[in-house]
Amino acid sequence: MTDDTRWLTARELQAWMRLEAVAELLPAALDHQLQRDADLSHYDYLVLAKLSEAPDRTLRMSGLAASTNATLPRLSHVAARLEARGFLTRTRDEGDRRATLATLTEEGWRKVVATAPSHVGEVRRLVVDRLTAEQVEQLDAIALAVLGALDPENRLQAQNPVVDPSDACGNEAG
Amino acid sequence: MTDDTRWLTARELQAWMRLEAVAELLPAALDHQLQRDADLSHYDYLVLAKLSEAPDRTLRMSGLAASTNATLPRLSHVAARLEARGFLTRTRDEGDRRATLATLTEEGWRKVVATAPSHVGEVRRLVVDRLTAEQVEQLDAIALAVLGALDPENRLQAQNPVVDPSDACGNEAG
DNA sequence: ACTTCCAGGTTGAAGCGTCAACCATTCGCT
DNA sequence: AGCGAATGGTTGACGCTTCAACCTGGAAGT
Repeated sequence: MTDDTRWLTARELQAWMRLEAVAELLPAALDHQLQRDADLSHYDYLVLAKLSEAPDRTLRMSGLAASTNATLPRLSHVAARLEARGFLTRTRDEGDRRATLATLTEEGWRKVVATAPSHVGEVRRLVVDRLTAEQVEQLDAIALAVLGALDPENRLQAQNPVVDPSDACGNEAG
Repeated sequence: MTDDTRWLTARELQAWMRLEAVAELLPAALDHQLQRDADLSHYDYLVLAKLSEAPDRTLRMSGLAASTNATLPRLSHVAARLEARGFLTRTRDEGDRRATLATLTEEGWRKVVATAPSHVGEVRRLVVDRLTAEQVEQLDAIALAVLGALDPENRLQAQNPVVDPSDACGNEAG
């Protein structure tokens, strides 16, 4: 068995192992902070946050799944739990009756507003504040390049502008 | 409630959301490839790979857990499955009889050697080959900075040199 | 030696994600 | 109209990770 594999160079290997470590530890760290401070998983928070930015705080399940980088079954389970906790409601879309619309409740909105500051603080502490402005841009470019391979069809996220939840009390982001 | 939260700037937010997406999608992509081609999870492979690089292909469970960025219970469960499949064996350490030593079997070694090429190929396809040499170094520095926050005590990985499994057939990496 | 504490590991229950199967609705074609 | 395929979503079973509880063996103090 001849070996024509292109092995990684020492530098590539080191960078790769560190990325591997980050990809392993970062989600766990975010989960921990949110679980402790808000009884929410990182993904739960993402779902609520995306809804909070959407027009009428409403999104189709399929769109919400795409913009949170998740499969539909996963979102369906998560939405069921969040609905049971009163953070969102699901209704049939009367325009296309196959579709389900998820809407953030008032309580869900309050939850996001209350949770966002500590979450942003954690993101700063773990990532953003440890990098120079230049490194932030490098990271952006690198992540974009990798996403090109991970998400070839570009179904996922990337585009939507984001609202600052600090101007709380009833804005609509429309 | 006054708001003194330091929100992310637009550039920071974009870079963060992309990193978030990568951290979400990359592990799943690696799991898929390895599951399909070798019936191994990414973490299973990591465990076997680390053992394959160790002196005598043997490591203490606690050291193995640290070098794979995992908790001990997680490794314990994984090791039980891998042992049941014949890829490694666990024995008491006669030096410190609290400790357990995990040793890669000959079959486990063959598994790693057989699996490594396609895995490296996937790592190249998804990450390394999509970046310039400069970006690889940038990624290395960025990941190192973030790991400083994720792993303050530096218990984890980072140091060990790595052996190229292509020179297979019984080297000891010692 | 005896007690106390800590390190190393394992186990079982609980929670979450994945996959395959399934139902409902709409679209495309004739 | 009417049939078949594709889209949107939910459900249940299974596998993996986490957490807390537990057990054993070594270290430190007396």
